[in-house]
Amino acid sequence: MSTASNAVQAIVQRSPGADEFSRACVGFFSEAVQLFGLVPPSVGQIYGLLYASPEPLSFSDIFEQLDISKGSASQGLNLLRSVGAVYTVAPVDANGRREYFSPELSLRKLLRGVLDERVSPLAGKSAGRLAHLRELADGARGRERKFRLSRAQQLEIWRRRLKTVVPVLGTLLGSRA
Amino acid sequence: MSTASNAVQAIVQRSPGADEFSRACVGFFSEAVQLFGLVPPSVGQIYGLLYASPEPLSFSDIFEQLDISKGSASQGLNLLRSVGAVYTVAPVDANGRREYFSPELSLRKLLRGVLDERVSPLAGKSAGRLAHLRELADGARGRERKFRLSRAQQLEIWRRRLKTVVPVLGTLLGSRA
DNA sequence: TTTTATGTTCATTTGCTCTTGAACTTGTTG
DNA sequence: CAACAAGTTCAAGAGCAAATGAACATAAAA
Repeated sequence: MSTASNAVQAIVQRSPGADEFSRACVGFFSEAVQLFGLVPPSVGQIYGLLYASPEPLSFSDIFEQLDISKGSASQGLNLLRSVGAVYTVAPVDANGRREYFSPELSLRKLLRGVLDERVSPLAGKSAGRLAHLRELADGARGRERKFRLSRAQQLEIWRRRLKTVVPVLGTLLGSRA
Repeated sequence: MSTASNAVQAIVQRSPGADEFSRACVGFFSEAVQLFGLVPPSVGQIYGLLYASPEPLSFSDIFEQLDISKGSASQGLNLLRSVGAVYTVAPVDANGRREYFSPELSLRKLLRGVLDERVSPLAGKSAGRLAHLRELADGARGRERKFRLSRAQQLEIWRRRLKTVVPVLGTLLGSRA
């Protein structure tokens, strides 16, 4: 069984250094995601493995080649899918109920997914906190009140600027550059 | 002793809710830095406390009011200074060798500091890794070589775009917006 | 110089996130 | 249907970064 796995191993065998290349990609993306800290390293590894493969890979390809647990692979793939960083090909295969996975290659889509699913929710929360801060500031009197309101207002300005910039980012990184 | 501490406590006493306001700022910045994951939460707390204070605070003000260890306070302040997020006022006071700290309020400077000190170094490292990837790609032959080179090249394009965008960020978030 | 106040360093501990692995669900084959 | 294969869930453990605190520096006061 395990046709996909066999197919991949065949490729690995007929193209020398394929595993080094894969390993390099896996390491690269593993570290890359760690820098941002929004997702666990194993998620980066999975994406890296898919990125290095000319063909889509199956679930078992992934956890076998990366030597991680099925649990990690499952969770990691779900996360990647939820963010649109990975899509599935051939929903159901001839044998078993296997799906095959490919990496999203559009930087714009990758960023969009991460921003929408991970960053935006937090942005909403921060809006609430800033409102609370403003209330607290408003509770004071005199010089102190003035000072606190100015600080609270500045934070809101920062937030607005960041909010404005995020969509621009998407455009800048999109296609042309 | 501890004039600064007394001064601050006096302020706290004569302006009701000052500690709530401070706590809110401390919490806000603590979480904010956690989102990016580049610096420990205690660093955010310190910045938050300074941000909430109308007057500069001393070293002992900081670790006492935040109820963190001297070690954390020392390391956190050094980090903040190295990034330009905090500056010192009145290098040496009348009593002891106390320094007082104030927060940098310019968003542009804050971002510049973090980008220069924390992000740029990593960018250099990634350039090296991508070069290595390209070599590995070059080692293959035929279709496989072509595939790998295309992937390696795309990563370099991404990197270049990101590198281009970072300075733009500084401008967009700087003063006007 | 001795003592006291202020700040730093770093080995240890704490706390938290990621990973694991085994039990469970769901679907497939004989 | 039974037996198996594929994938998910989640409690428990491992690994790691952050915080601690005590020993160590350094400078002012006595």
